[in-house]
Amino acid sequence: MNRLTRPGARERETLLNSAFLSQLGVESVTALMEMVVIGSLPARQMLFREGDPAETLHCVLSGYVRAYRLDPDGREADIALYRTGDLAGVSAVLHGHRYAASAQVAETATLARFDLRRVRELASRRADLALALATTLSRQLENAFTCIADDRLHTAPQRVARYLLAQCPQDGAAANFRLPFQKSLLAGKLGLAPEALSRAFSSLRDHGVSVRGRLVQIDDPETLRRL
Amino acid sequence: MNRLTRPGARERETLLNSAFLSQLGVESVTALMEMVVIGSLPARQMLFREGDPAETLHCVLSGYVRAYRLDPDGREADIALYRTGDLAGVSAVLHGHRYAASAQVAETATLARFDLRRVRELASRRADLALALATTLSRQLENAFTCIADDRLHTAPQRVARYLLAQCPQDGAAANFRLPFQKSLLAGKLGLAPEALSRAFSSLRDHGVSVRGRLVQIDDPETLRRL
DNA sequence: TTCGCTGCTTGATCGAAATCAAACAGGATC
DNA sequence: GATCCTGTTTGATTTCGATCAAGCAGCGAA
Repeated sequence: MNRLTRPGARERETLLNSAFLSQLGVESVTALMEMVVIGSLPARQMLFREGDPAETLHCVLSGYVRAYRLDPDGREADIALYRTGDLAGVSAVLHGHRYAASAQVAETATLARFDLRRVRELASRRADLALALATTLSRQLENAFTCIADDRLHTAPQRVARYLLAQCPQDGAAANFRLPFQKSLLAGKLGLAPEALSRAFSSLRDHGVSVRGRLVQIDDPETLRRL
Repeated sequence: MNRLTRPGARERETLLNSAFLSQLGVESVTALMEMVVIGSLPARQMLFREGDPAETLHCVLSGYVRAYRLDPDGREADIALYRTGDLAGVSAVLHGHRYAASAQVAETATLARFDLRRVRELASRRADLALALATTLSRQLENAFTCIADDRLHTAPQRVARYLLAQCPQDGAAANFRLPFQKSLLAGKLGLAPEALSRAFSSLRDHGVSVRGRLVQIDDPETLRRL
């Protein structure tokens, strides 16, 4: 929990533009901005652990946060990946009052923190805040649906292809871009072992995808879309 | 959409006891009860399809509703199973305004229907309603998390064992009970082909689980818990 | 009873991805 | 430069579960 500060201009900006805050009325925004605390955390830092009493709501301002569950043997399964503007720990705001998964900084991150007790209390009085929470939860639930369906319906190369297509700026034309984070993190997000991701990339070479380091080039998105 | 009626005494009762409505203040409850319509639907009836404009919020009063996604070849992946008291289609209430999955009656069901436009409008004014929606979404999100983690961390027999344990009334002692629905539905919920579920059951025989028809007997839950 | 339907089980085969193990590449540091 | 460390790739093997294909059990209808 390195040096906690009040938000600077840059942090205010990102925060106010986030899907969560941008949906709120002025009073709710000011109430939240009064209580917010900013922190910058190194990779691997834990935000919270599954089962902990939920006391803080986190909003990612930069970097990435990874949510995962553990099995008794210590193996990890990634459940969600939060990026700029996303809320981590929101599933515990209203129900159970304990975190449903563990969360760890995946790539050096700046986070905004809100006291959950006060957020809950505010939301019980202000419909706009409660609605914004519900909207965020909707979005996350839809992501989770997509994740479950992808896991069950698509093979590793298919899932990777779909991910790449989602990153392509415009549909149709050839594209090249940088992966926004480590391949091992992407593997986790897609529910794959790193080796499987690597193999998926090489099998996609035959379909016009070249990868060097984090640089990805896609010759023909349309080919990819068809498997 | 068979014979739509106003709620009878029994339906009112279930509805008022549901996690969703029981959390609301009197005004919100009466507002919702004024607009509710009850319908009884046979198995396989579709409630809505992925991508349809979301116009109705469904609350299950009896029976089961299955939410699933399709892939281009028509294969289905079950994403959620709603039982008495659960809301189907809630992920689309606030975000996207289109259903995120298709939903089908899995076992003859009684459903309460609310007009989504009016629910949205109500929720934007009444914090208790918005909060109740958010709470429901939290619960569903947590279920989805569990589903993803289960899929990724556990084998078929393990998933089945965990499901059975969750059905056991008290922990510790031997138990026997009836599966609440068809095995093929359970297979879908657990992300398995029906054959795989069948095989999982027979592999669990060696660990004190006997299954005949829908009747399940568990000799020693503790054995099951350890794999 | 017999038929036919549906849901479940069993068997055989195949393919996808985890796992284990080792080699390799790129950066940082000295 | 050499060295270390971490992340990635490649190879060999194995396990798990999907799929295809029969057989089977239960049940309602004729």
